[in-house]
Amino acid sequence: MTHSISPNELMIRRLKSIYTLSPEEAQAIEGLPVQVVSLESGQDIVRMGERPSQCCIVIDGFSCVYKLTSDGSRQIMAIHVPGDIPDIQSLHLGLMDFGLATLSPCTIGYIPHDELRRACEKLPRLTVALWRETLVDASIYRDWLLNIGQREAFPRVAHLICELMVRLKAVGLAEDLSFKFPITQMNLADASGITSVHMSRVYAALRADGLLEVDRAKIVVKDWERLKKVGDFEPSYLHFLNDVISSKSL
Amino acid sequence: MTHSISPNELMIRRLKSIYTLSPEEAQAIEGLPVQVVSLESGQDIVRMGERPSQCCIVIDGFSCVYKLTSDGSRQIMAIHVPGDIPDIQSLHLGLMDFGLATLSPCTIGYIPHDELRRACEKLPRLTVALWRETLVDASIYRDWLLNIGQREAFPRVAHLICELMVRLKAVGLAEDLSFKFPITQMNLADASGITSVHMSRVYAALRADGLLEVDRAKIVVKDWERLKKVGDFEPSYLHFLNDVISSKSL
DNA sequence: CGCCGCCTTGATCCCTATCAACGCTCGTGG
DNA sequence: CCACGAGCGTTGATAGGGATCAAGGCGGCG
Repeated sequence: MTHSISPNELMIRRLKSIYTLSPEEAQAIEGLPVQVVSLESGQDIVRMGERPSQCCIVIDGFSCVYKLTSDGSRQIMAIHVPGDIPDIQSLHLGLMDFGLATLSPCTIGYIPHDELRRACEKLPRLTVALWRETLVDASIYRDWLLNIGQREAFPRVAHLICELMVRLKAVGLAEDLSFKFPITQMNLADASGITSVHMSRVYAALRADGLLEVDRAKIVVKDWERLKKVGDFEPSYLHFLNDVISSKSL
Repeated sequence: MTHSISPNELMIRRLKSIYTLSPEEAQAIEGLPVQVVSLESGQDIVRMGERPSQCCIVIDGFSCVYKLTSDGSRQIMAIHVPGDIPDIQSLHLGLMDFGLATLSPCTIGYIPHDELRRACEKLPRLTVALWRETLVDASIYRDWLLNIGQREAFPRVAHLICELMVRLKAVGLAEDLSFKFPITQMNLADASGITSVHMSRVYAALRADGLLEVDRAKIVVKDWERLKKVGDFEPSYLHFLNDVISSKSL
């Protein structure tokens, strides 16, 4: 279903959800060349330490930002949904200080840095749009820090699912209170800072509490209000413009 | 000692450590009006939910970014050293999604948003410098996520102290292997995602291991190489330009 | 059909939180 | 000048959340 619109259109929608774009700016994005690639689950998109010459945009599927400790444990620090542009930062911080990987089969678009720079020079407000996008990313990192640093596993996972729900709703990938989510519990565990064994138990508890239904590929939220409450979730940190959320009845 | 240079000069130095500024750009910063204020320890600089019309720069002392859960526990998600500009993001994300507070007596400078915007419009590379600054902040958030999500308390605290050491060295506020650090263990605990009781124990262990000496106002690193190793510390995520660190013999 | 990855469940252990008490330092006031 | 209290750091005892170890179930795929 996401395939039905072009990567450029997807990028425009994404930026519009957090910034008001003028028609010319949208047109400039429309004109960007995007190279589209399909990747399987569990593959690296960009590796830590690289110096990419292009940015990527998630067209379909779920990807993530991650880092490893020297003893090999992995922390996932962001999960991307279609429309996200995970490594705009590489435009200005050449060195990748994190890895980018797929969590499910993905379609990824690549946009050359110099094309983006050219567009930004011509239309300075585009710079601000992209900057703002990176600022929202940072805001999400902050929220994850609070989540992982201060909440126990149960509310922590609830919070994560709330965030995914809202962000997917914003790009039209959640119907009612459910969304496709073909991601292993091991990956979710790495995103939550717990082990996969414990992730399984937390999931079981969320199910037993009547908050969620989960099958291998989909999450159904059974009680959104209560999930928000136990997850201590308050979406202002996502910095969506005015009506992106409220109009979707969350 | 930091008082001997102007806030503007401090800001220029800071930006130069991560970006090459031209003389005109430096001059533009030199011309920015800065209102200087003194604050005591433990005070809010900007509160979550506000919409500030100015950015601030830390001139002296230590401040932090923090958020609270609904049950009142606090996560500190960044510690600022003199020269840092903690809320550039408010230029483009009007709403503060975090609080900014002092961890020690501080001198803070305020720069009006519109002055900054005007300077950026005149000299577009300033925009990039400031953007880059926010990208480095985000990189530090990522590293803290790894630290808090995946490392135990002992290496976690070691890592935090390594980071402070390097960043203070970069602004000339660490001599040899020691630096002034008049911050309570409770604050450090909130930054590490542990309790203050456990912080005290971790500190004791670091001392017993011969890694640190700590008195009420100062940290002395006794074995830098081993501290780095224990803390699994690798400073590339700070994105300092080439020689800022190496030339300081760390 | 059989292997492999993923999820589940149980048992045990350990790191860290919690509860509690005490000492120290410093600022305040009698 | 000393008493006193408040905030901070330290230390001990106990409790609990989550890690670890281990085994079994299940479904997908070669």
